[in-house]
Amino acid sequence: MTSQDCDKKLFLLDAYALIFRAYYAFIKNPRINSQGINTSAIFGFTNTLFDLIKKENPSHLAVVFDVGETFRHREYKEYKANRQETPEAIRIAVPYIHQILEALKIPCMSKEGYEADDVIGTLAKKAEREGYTTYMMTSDKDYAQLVSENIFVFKPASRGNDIEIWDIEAVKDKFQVETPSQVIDLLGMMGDNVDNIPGIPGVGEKTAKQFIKEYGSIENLFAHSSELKGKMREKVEANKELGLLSKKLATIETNVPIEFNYESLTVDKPNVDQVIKIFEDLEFRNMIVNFKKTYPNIFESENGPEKDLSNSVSVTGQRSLFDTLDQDIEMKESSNWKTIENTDHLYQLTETPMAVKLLVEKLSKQNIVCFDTETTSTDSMIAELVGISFSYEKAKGYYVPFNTKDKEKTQELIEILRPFFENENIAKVGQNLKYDYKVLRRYQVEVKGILFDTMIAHYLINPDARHNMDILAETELNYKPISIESLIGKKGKNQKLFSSVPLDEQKEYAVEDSDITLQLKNKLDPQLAKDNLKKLFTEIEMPLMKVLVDMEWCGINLDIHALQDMSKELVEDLSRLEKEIYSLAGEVFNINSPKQLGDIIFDKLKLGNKPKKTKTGQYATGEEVLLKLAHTHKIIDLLLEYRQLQKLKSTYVDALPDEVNPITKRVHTTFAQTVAATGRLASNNPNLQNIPIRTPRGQEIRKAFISKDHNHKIISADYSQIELRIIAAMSKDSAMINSFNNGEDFHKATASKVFHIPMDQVTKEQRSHAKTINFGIIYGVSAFGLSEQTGLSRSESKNLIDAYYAAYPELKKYISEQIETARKNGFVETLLGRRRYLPDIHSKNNVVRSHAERNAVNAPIQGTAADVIKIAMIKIHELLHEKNYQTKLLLQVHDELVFDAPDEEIKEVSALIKNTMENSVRMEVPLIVDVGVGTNWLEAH
DNA sequence: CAGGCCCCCC
DNA sequence: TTTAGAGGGGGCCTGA
Repeated sequence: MTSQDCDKKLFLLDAYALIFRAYYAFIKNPRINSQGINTSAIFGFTNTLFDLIKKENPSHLAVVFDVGETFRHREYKEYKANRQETPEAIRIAVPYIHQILEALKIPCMSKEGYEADDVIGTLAKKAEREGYTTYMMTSDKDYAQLVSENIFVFKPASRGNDIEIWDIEAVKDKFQVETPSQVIDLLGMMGDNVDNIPGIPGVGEKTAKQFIKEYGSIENLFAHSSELKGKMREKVEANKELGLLSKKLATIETNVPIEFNYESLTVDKPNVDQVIKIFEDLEFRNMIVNFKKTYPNIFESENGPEKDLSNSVSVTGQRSLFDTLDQDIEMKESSNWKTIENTDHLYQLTETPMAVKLLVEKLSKQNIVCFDTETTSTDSMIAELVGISFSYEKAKGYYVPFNTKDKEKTQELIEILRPFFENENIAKVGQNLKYDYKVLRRYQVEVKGILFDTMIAHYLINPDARHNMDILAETELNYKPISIESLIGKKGKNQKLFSSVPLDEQKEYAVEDSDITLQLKNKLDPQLAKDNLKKLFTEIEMPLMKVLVDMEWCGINLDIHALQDMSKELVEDLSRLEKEIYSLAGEVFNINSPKQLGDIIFDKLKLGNKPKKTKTGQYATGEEVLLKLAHTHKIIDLLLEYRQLQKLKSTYVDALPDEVNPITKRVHTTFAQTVAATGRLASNNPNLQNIPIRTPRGQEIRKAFISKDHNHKIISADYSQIELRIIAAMSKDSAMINSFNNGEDFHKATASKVFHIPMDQVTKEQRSHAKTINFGIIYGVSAFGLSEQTGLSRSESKNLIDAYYAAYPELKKYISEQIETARKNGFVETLLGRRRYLPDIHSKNNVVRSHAERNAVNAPIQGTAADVIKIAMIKIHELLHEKNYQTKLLLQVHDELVFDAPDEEIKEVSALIKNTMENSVRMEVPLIVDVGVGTNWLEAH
């Protein structure tokens, strides 16, 4: 489409529809900039706008905002008192978006008392009459009203880059209706799927669609409702008013008293400087690039006439139409980062042995010193030291560089530093100390003394946040440190080694890190105390860090040959499956591509009557979806098997041998102590917390984790149902506690209670259902979720949940108390006071709030379980060391500990482990630990 | 190269 | 078309 073709086109955008859409697209992972602003909505909105401009280059366009209280808002409020209110992030976003639009010279409109949809509808009709083609972006539920000859509808992309333009035929096809008015009726009937519209309670969407098709319109349906039968008739008749109101609320006003003036909706050339300034303030760095791509003409000649553009006088005049919204909302003050040049600091280079000796002397007079190692790699098992920085006073510090090529000299300097690191009386501060600890250990230096890791401190203070030093410096100290990327480049294969950076820059960067970290410590330490997190920090997390170091350091033995054999088998099986799949599909395609796979299953083979789609518009092809289709075509089983084998091969069988350390010949995972918001650990590179166990083929993989040699065995000790026991103890539910104290099969006991039958008559199926609810309770069940899981109907599931709460009344009370606590305090706590903040608990958005409410229940349980096992780990580590056992703790998998033990220790150590784990925390419910021994992990489990 | 999708674990 | 619908994680692969 060329720009000439655009002459008579008008684009109309519903601002809030776009903003909300963008906001929700990022709801699970919102974009928060360093000023703490949730920029999801602004970002998404701007992105979509740019997409539109890139694709259509519109000459005439208006972004339409809702203003004031409109008819529909009022009506709806009466129907439902707790109307959704605007999320905070959107309130913040709106003024920014206005600024952006103003800088882009894109006209805005609004009309007091009418919704954007009404304004758009009216303008569209008027434009249509004057022969213009109109493209509308409105909230989807409303557009159908406006479908007519010259009006098109376009849909924003939710995250990707594609805007779809639907023509009338396509829209009709999607709705499977003939006339626009039918579409409106249909939409009015969509009931609780459309959160603004009540619909006809009790009449399902499909049924409603059917009725309307039969009767032609909703009014007609009500007029002839006596023809309906039974329950349906009752429901339809009982809800006549609501049904009509639904339609009224869904109807768009197309007679808004507003002038239509095509010329006034002209898009001007943007004020480049102004746009860039806003993006910079918001930290939208990529958006600036996007901006330049979106307006290629303006940026073609960088030195060209674009300077004049900013002075261009042609103002669209549309701002006057927009009158009320942004006046009372002030822009958040943009903070001024101090730059390093402005900061007075004294960072000294300490190169020679003599100078380092003097430094160590100074350091030994200190009580607290912050240090940070600079290395050649982020992998502590291979990283080589490039330098170490030290700081014990604000704005002061030292940097000891090493010559990576001269090992002897490096070791010489390290020997001089050793007394400092091994001095028990000097507390050491650092960011992510586990890393430095491990690096130094490879140089035979053992860090001693009290440790303070700022990353862990911040994790305890706000577990949901990110804990990078850069971010901490910005949020806690309002200071922007030198970025590592500015020294060694963006990560990737072209990234330089830190050792290649000029010494002076190394020094500035490295010492700044120590300097800042020390300041962070001073800031975070009192916060820990204030939030009663000191104990958790000093008695659990910091000691645990050392335990983790030993675990990672030790690594685990892997039977590479077994895996290699398995890989060969898998290759054969996969290629056999591949051939069969291709022949069944009738063509060759990439089975690993969900996109291509979806097209084959749903478009070509036409399996399943209403395929689900993912956010991006592809067909969903997840395991559950495929399982439901299993009976329809042979190909499905093959695909499922293919997927399973492919996963095992790529993630485990082929990947694990690559992770074997060439020197130790063992696999060294890394435990992340600060990523899981609940307090759990996470494992990566490789992840040894998700080694298969369910399927026979998966078990073969677990079998490849073997003991050190034939004089050693693997010991696996796992807590039995720890989370259920914890929820029993924390809720103090007497029925639950009794059940555990009596050593009953808890799931069976639950089944007996909810189905009201004696224990010995519980069937397997009933026990399994009970088990599902038991876990559901931990995660926060809904009847919907339970019915999906169990295959029971939704009402059966609901009854089951009710019966469950009746059986465990105190548990029910506990759940509501947790939610109440979260509302009142803003956070919930584990047994040991580990916090999780849940600001969304106050959200007016159902989805968001419910999520927070489930977290209010789940976080303390999952977190307490994490606390318990962490204590056990520390104690066991201590005891093993004390009694000089050679048994090593290797892995932690949330409720399981895995050890490598010499044969002669197994008996004693097994007892020690069991005993320590079971008694690490005293509760009203016994903690039970099962211990297993074997030559490999599978056998031990 | 990042994010979507999927699947592995507790 | 329009979601999501039980918590917490990590990793592979495609597609731009």
